[in-house]
Amino acid sequence: MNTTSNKIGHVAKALGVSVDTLRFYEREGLLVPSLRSEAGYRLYSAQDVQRGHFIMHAKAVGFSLAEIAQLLDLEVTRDAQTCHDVKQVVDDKIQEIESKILDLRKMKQSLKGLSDACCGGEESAIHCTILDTLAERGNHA
Amino acid sequence: MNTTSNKIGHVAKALGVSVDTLRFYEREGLLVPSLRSEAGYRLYSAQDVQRGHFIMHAKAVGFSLAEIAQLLDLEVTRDAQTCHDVKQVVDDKIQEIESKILDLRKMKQSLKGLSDACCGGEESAIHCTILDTLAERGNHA
DNA sequence: ATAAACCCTTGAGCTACATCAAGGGTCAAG
DNA sequence: CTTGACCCTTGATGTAGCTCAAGGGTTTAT
Repeated sequence: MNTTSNKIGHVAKALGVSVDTLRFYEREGLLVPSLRSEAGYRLYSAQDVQRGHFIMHAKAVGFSLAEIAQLLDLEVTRDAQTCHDVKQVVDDKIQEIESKILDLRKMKQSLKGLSDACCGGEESAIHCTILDTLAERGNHA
Repeated sequence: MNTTSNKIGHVAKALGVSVDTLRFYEREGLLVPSLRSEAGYRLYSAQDVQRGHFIMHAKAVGFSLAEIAQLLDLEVTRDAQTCHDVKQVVDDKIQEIESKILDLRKMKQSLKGLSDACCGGEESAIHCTILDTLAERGNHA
């Protein structure tokens, strides 16, 4: 048993996903364990697990698996592109992220305005300020 | 032709989605035009369009249609819940949003580190710093 | 040495979110 | 008064991202 290798169940737990999901990611070429045991068990290296963490992070912030693959593939396809191309991909992602952050901030402000105006008490919501505000503003963002 | 009403094609363009999508949202109860013309055409009021914008915004930042419906439904189910309940839903969403923003910021920092280290030139990416950095760090976030 | 807890593969099924196709009305311009 | 751009409905299909079931090996603890 290689001390630097982890079986699928262990990795799944570490990443907070199911083993099915990991096998699915392998089929998709997103996270292919770098080793197999004699018996054919998937063995994930520490690097594989790192890659897994990257994937989970990217997923959590709304990147599709295809987009994540695009980022991860940069490494593989290195000599097929120029530095400029590579930097472009990364910079585009940064732009995307920034615009997502802006959207979230707007959204948060909007919700915060609602929350702050509400008493939060135990009475029926018939006169709830949040609901009144939503109605009045036509549910806008 | 009511000056305050818009037909589906117009609204679709304004929201940046297809008419099919709008009809789908109607089936899902997410955005039901408040009027129909004699001929059965959907007529969206300014308020409907506002609601549409809210939906698009929420979608853009990663809320599912079900979650969006939950927010929008607050208005409808008012007397079924207390102020506290209502405020809770909103505050939960705010929490979610904040954690998404944090994730995005981490992601952005990580990518920015990569981008800043790259020359961005026209040479082959074989020696690209971004790729080197990715490899070295095991593609982490 | 056997049962529980793992692991494997193949392939079907599921949810969310659309998207398209068929067949057919409506309306404004020329 | 017809042509082209709209609109309608019903219902099938598609894509992403899993999830499960069947049938069967492997490892480990007792």
